[in-house]
Amino acid sequence: MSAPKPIEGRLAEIAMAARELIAERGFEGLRTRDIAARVGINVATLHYHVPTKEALIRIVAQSLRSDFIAQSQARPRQGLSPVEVLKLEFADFRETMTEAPERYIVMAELSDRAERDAAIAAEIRPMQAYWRRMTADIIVEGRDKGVFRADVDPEAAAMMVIGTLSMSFWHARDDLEFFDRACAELLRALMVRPSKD
Amino acid sequence: MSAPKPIEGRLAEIAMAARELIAERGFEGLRTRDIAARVGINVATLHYHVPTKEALIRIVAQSLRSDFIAQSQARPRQGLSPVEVLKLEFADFRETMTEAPERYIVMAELSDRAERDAAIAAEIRPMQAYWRRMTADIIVEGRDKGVFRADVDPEAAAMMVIGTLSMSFWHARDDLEFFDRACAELLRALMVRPSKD
Amino acid sequence: MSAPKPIEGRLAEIAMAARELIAERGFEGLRTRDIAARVGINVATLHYHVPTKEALIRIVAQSLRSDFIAQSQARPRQGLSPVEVLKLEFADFRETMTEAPERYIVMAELSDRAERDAAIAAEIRPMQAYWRRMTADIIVEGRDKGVFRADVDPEAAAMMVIGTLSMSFWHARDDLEFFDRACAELLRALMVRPSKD
Amino acid sequence: MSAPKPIEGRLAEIAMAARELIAERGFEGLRTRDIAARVGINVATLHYHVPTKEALIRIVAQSLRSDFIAQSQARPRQGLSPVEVLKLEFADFRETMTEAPERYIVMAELSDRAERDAAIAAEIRPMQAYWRRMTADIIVEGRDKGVFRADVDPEAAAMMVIGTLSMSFWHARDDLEFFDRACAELLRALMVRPSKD
DNA sequence: CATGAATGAGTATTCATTCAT
DNA sequence: AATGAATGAATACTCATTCAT
Repeated sequence: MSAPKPIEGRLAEIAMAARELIAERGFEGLRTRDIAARVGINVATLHYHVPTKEALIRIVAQSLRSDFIAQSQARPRQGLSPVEVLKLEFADFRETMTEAPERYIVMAELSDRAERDAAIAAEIRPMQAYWRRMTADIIVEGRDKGVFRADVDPEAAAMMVIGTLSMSFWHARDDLEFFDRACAELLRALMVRPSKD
Repeated sequence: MSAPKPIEGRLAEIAMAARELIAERGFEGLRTRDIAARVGINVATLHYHVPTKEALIRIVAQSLRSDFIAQSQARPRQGLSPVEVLKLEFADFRETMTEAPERYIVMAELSDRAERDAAIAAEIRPMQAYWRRMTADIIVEGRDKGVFRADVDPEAAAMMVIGTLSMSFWHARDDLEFFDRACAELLRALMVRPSKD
Repeated sequence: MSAPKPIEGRLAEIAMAARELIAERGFEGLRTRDIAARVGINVATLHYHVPTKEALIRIVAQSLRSDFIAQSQARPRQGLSPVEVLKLEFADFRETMTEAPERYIVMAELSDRAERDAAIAAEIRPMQAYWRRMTADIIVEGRDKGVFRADVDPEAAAMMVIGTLSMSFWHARDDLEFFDRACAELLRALMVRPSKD
Repeated sequence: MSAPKPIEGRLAEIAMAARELIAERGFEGLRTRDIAARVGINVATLHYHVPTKEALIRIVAQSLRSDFIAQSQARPRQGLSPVEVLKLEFADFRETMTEAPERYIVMAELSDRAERDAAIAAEIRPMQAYWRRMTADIIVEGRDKGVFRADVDPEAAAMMVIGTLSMSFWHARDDLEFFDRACAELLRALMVRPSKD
C-alpha cells in the first residue's frame, strides 16, 4: 500500500478544517461556509480550491488515508516480536484516540458514506483493507513463531482486533483503563495459554 | 432492561419508513417529504403526527431499541450452555444482518449522532449497554462453568464480541462464510484450549 | 392548430409577471426573486408552483403560445375578402404592438432561446409555423380570387409579411405612421397592379 | 456611414471568441472565463485588455458593425443595375448566413439588448440604419429607372426587404431553396409587372 | 502582459415547518 | 386526520472583478 499523494498547502488547511468540523458536527452539520471561516478564507475562495462539496469530502478522505498510512509506516517493526508490534499498534491507537480523536470519528462517518459513494469508498476501503492486512500479517508471524494460538484464523482474528479497537473508541474513549483491559483481553485471546497446567 | 413503550400505528409506519430511508441514504439524505411520501401521506400530515424532525429521529431510535430488546428477549436461554447461548446470539446477528440489515445501518448512524444529540443518546446508549451487559453475563457464566478461559475479563471480552460482530457487519455482510469464521475465532478466543494437552 | 392547455390561476400570474420582467430586462436579467416579488409571493412559493427556472420559461412559452392562438382564432374571417382579412391581421399586430408590446419582445427572446432549448422550441416553433401557415392561406385565397398577384409564392410571401411586421415592431414601434406605410407597401407588393393599364 | 475604427490584435481575438460564444450559448450563457479560455489567456488578463463585461460587449458590437460595413462596402455597384445590386445583396446575405451565421445570431442578440443598453444601441442602430438606407437607395434608383414599381415607398420597401431576409435567416437557414424563393418573391414584389398586358 | 488566488454580491434551489381549510 | 399552499432561513455554487507578484 503506497501512500497516496499527500494533500498540501491551502488544500491541506481546508481538509483539516473540514475534518474538525465533521468531528464536531457530523456530515450533516458540515457547511462550506463554516469550513471557509475556519480556514480564514471566503467561501468563494474555498470553491476556487475545491470545486464542489463532493470533491471536498473526497479530499478529506484522501487526507485521512494519507495520515493513516503515514502513521502506520512510521511505526518501527525491526527486531520486535509480534506481541510487541501489536502492542505498538494498540499504543498508537490509544494515542490517536486521545490526541486526535477526530481521525476516527471522521473515519467512521466516511465509512458510512462509503456505502453510498463510490469515490469515498475508493479512498476508504483500501485504508481499511490495509489495516486488516497489516494486522493479519502480525498475527501470522506470531502464530508461526509459536506465541499466538496455532489454530488462529489470521484474517478473522484481524477483524476481531480491529473491531475491538473501533468499538473501544466509542465506548472507552474517556475510560482509558477500560481500553487497556480490552487490549489485554485481545492479547490473551490470541496468545497460547502459558499456564493451563 | 425493560423494553420501552413500543411504537404503534401511524407512528410505527413513519418510523419504519424513516428507517428504510436512513438505511438507503443516510442521515444527511433524510427528508421529511420523502418519509411522508413513503408512508403515503402529506408532509403536513406527517408533522401532525410528529411535530419535528428531531422528534422523528427520537422515534426512530425508540423503534430500533424496542426491536432490539424484543429480539434479544425472544432468544431462549433456558437449559442452554453459555456456548450455545453465544452461538444463538451470533445466529441472530447473522440473520438480522442478512434479513434486516437496515437495523444495524440505522443503529450505526444513530450511534454517530448520539455523540452530539442527548435525546438520541438517551435511547441508544441503554441499548448498547444492554447488549454489552447481556453478553458479559453469558461470558461470566461460561467462565464460571469452566468452558471459557478463567482469566477472561467479561466486560472487555463482551466489547470484543460486540466489536467483532459490528465490524463484520460492514466487512462481511456479503461474505457469510467469513462472518462464520469470525464467530468461530471469537469462540476459540474465549474457550479454554481443548487441545493443548 | 389546437390551442394548448391554457395556464391558469397562480401559474398564470407567475407567467405574466415573468413576461413583464423578460420584456423589461431580457432573459439575462430575469431573476426568480423578482418574479415572486411581482406576483406578491415568496420565492419558495414560486418554486412550489414551478420547480425550476427552466420549467418557468417553458410556462412562459406556453402562455405566450396560448395567447397568440387565442388572439388569432378570435379574429373574424367570415364574409371578408382576403385583403380585409390581411388588414385585420395588420390591425391586430398594430394593436398588440402598442398595447401589449411585451408579447413580441418575449417572443423574440424565446425565439433566440429556442435555438438552444428544445423544450422552448416545442412551444415556439408551432406558434411560428401556425402564423406562417395562416398567412399563407390568406394569400392563396387572395391569389385564387385574383386580387393578389398570380405569380405570388404564398409561403415565401407569408414570410415576407411576417418578416416585415416583425422588423417593423423593432423599428417602427414609436412611429405608427411608418408602420402603416410598411403595411401599405406589403399590400401593394401582393396585389395585382390596379393601375398599370 | 464611415466604418468605425476596426478592432485589432488581442482585442480582435477577444471579440471573435465572444462572438462565437454568444452565438453558441446566447448572451445569458456568456462567461468572461469562457472567453478568456477560448482566447487562451487568463481571466485576469482578459480584464487587463477589457476592463468590464459591458465594455466587452461594446467591443463585440463594434467588431460586428465593422465587419458589416466592410462587407457592404466591398460589394461592387459600379455599372450594375439596381436589380443586380439587390441580387448581390441577397447573395451576400445568403453566403454569410451559411458561412458565418454567428454574425446574424449575435446581431439579433445585440438588437434585443440595444433596447435596454444605450451603449449597445449606439453601435447597433447606426448599422441597422445604414442597411436600411443603403437598401432604400437601391430601391429609389430602381424606381427612378423604371424597373421597380412607381408607387413603391422606398423606406417601407427597404424594411420589407430587410425583414424578409432576417426572418429567412431563422426559418430558412437550412433550406436554401426556400431562401431563394423568398428573394425571388421580394423581387417580384418590387418590380413592375412585366406581363399584365 | 500575464497569472493564481481571492472576494462581494448575488442566484437558484432546498427544506422543515406552519396554517387555513 | 388530512392537505395544498405558503414561507424563512439556509445552502451550495457562480461570476465579474481585483490585486499582489
